[in-house]
Amino acid sequence: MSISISENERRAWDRRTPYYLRVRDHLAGLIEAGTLAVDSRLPAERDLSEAFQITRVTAHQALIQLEMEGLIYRLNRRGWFVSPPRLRYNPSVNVSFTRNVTASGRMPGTAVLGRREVASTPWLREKLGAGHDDTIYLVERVRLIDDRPVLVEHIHLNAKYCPGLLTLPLEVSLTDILEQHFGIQLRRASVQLHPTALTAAQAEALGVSAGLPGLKISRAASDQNGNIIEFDQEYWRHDALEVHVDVAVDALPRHVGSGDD
Amino acid sequence: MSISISENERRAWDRRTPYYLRVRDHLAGLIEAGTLAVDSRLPAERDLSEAFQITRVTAHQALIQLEMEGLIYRLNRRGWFVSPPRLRYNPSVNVSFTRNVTASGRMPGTAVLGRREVASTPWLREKLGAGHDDTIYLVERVRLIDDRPVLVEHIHLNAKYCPGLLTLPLEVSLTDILEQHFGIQLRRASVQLHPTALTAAQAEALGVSAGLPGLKISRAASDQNGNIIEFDQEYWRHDALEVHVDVAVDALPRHVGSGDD
DNA sequence: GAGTGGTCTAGACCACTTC
DNA sequence: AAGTGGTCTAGACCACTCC
Repeated sequence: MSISISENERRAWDRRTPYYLRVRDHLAGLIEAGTLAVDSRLPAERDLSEAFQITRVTAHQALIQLEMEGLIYRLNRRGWFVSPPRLRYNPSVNVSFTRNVTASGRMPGTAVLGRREVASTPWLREKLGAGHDDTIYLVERVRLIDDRPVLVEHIHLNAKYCPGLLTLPLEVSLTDILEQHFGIQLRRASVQLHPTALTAAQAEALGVSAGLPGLKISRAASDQNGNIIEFDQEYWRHDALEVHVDVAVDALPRHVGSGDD
Repeated sequence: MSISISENERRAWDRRTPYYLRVRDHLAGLIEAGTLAVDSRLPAERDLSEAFQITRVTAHQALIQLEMEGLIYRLNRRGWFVSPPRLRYNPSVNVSFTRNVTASGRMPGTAVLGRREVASTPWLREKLGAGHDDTIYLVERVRLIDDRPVLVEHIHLNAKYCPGLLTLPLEVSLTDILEQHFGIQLRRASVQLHPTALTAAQAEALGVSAGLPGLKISRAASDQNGNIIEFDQEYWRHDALEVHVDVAVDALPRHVGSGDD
């Protein structure tokens, strides 16, 4: 793999620009120009360090930077690759991951990691609005786009509303299962999200190394009767999605002149 | 600063646990236990490397890890500090940053970086639903919580609906200004967000180093007449907020048995 | 077996902050 | 002047993947 640095780039680099940012800029340029296609491999760290006359540590730092920006991803000890575009995700429309991915012209996948009954905790009972004696199901799955794992999810369900669910095939639509077997239609959801770092367990499920940036999305969904059916915790690759949501701004009483925005 | 590693910790560490994760675990424990209070400084990198018998590079890597998890933040060449809790932010309720921060028992702040008319671009006209001849205002501000910058925002407004806005004091509530001076009530918003890395300019405005993780939030807000008034782009510190939103799930026609969720 | 990234050492100089 | 993080060098060994 040959790497060439253009004169334009050399001129753009301030003498005080850290080397790792120069490498970053060079690679970002190749990616934006399409010279490096989606999912194609970047030059090896040792090649980059030779081309830029820097050490591998510095080349590695440049790649970390690009990873944080969501431009590239890595496959453990196989190399660095150009990230595909983000999936648009609207929690009030895209109840179905699979349908959303398909509509984007890409290939969805699901792997079930586990299914079992779990002991309820005060925290879990509060999230599900469940009683002390309610049975709680837990379904753990990984979702993929074009064979690349993008999120791991832990779905807690109140067994009261879907008895026997764990015996059904869970590689398919949970929403469909709830509707067809139990007459449940999800109507409202309370969604929370924040940036985080992936733990070792989550990273392993996604086939990446621990500590990478991620986005945690929690969602409590209730049905047409106002019962909370499921509480879902999703850990997304930070570079895999773009959240869209339309909201009505509540017309709250305002203290005129309270001096803020 | 003395650093001591407990026997429990030593036992918990697998022989193959990387050193930088051991340091991470140790510090995370101190933070969660409250031994290290919010906004207090961590031991210097050189002290950590001595205490753990590792090099500074490895100690630095542990701190980077904690930063990505949102547990700590850094002040340029001054040290590493324990992060305060995240601000809860609900785009359909918290139209006011200041009011939201105040309600959380913390102190909000605003600094105006710039205010000017800007040339419209096709992209901007589309976002604002504006015509070729519409004048566009740009307001750039930094918002602070307890004197710590947490976001930088670029607000584009269609001057047609708020002529002369730039001559008003902009350190206060834009929402209030729109309502009191122009009779505008924001009623709907279209919100997009995704994890990103902060650019050099954004990082400088937030007083942090470039390339740190961040969350980009874009919002187009329209008034009681359905006119798009403003298009806002916010770049948040990734550790500063937690987004909450309640959504109604659209009852879309479903293809029964289409095999997804 | 060759190639790749994962991790680490033992230093170094620099820019900036604090005193 | 002393202390801090920011960046970098020139190596090294390891675990894993690919062929």
